[in-house]
Amino acid sequence: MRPSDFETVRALPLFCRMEKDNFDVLMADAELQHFPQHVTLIREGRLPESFHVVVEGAVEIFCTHDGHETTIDIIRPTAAFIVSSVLRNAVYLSSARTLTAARILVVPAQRIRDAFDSDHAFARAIVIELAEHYHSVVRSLMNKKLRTGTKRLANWILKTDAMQGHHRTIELAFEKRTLASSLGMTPENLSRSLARLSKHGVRSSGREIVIEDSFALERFAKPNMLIDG
Amino acid sequence: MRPSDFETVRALPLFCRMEKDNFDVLMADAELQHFPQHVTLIREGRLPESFHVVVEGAVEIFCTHDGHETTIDIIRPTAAFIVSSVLRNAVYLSSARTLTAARILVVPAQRIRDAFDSDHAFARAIVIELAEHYHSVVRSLMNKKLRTGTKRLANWILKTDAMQGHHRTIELAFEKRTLASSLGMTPENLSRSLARLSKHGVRSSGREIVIEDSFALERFAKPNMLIDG
DNA sequence: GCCTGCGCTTGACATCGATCAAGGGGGAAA
DNA sequence: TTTCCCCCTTGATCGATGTCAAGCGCAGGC
Repeated sequence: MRPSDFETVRALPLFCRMEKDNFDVLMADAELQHFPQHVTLIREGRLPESFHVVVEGAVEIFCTHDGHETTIDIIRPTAAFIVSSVLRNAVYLSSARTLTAARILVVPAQRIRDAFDSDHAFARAIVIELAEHYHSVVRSLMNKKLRTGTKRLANWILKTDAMQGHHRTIELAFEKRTLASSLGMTPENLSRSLARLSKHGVRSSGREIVIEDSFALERFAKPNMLIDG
Repeated sequence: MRPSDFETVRALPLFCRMEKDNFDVLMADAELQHFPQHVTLIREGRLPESFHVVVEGAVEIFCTHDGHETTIDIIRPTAAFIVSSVLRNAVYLSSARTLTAARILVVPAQRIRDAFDSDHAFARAIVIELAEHYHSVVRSLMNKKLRTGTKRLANWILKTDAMQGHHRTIELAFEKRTLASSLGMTPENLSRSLARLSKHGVRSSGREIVIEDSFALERFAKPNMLIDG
């Protein structure tokens, strides 16, 4: 790894509190790799060989069953995936692919388990990372079980706008079909849902979504802190 | 805590590899409590005060939104809940109540975080516990997003029968409405789904479900290791 | 500038699932 | 034993969602 990459990685929340010696051992065989869009990094059913951290770009966690595919999560900087399989040394439940060009830290799996055992600050960081992913999936499950597709979309718009600084304009970073899959609907129904939201203060064209009346949108969406974070 | 309870708890997978001194400190203010059926133990939105482990009985993790309620998970011995909120010291996303009479270990939350810091074997056990819960929720999400209600029920029957030793007879331990909520459907649709499964080798009456033709049931259910475990 | 491909949109239809309403049946209490 | 209550079942209906098919429109290549 190049010295500048080494410093970049060292500064990540996952690693910044580690002891220097432990960090050096952990990174001995690590690489900070560039990947183009739409590259599959992990295949479900395989045993983990590496631990991955998204440093730049976006990665989609997805799984397939009986001819269908669905998105479980979208990982953005800085977060690891799929921590739980690496720690348990159990097969991946899901696959992963880049949604955009991405820079990803790849560390041999055994080194991660060793570092968990030898470095307490790292163990704490890992458990926090895992707990956050757990919360994220529980929220997705609540969202899917308690809301219709259109309400999930409405809340996704509110949440994404808030994360991007309340500009009331969202530019989709990836294809709409991926958003549909992530929200648990078909691309056709995403289109129809977006059209329906025009009655609740949302206008959209192409990959741009504009919130024209955030009160109306909130009144319809009924956001819930426990689901939407 | 009574000496016999102390020994019971000490033998649990979560604690059995801890150092004795750390275990004694952890248990200083812990209690092994009996609860009747239908007692709420945790309310969503609150900050965790205690860490809970189900030693006997069953506990339902559920959440509510906009007048609806859904089951997120059902916890059986021996498993903890809801680990992630305790570790992060963040508000609970979901509530918990006993489904049956239950014996539950209750430990002050701060003691758990201290033990995580001071005892490495405990930290490992906690992270494995958390990783297993993560897998469980990911599986529920895949199940909900990729299957219809009737298929979820069919696979639940296969999985539950396998867990209980392939007797081809399942006795429901709790109300059908809870099963429905856990499978993400209404009680009405659970009834209709069960009726529909009579064409695929399942007979049921009251709380008893009998698999009469497991080949037919599997052919319909299309079980998937990655979803059903 | 035109053609082409692919993602998106729209419509029609079928299926899935929720809701409301009514009725049956088993267990608990008097 | 009888009554009552609550859960479960069943039917009718409506809304939500998936599927199939056709058409639109923008971007990239010629």
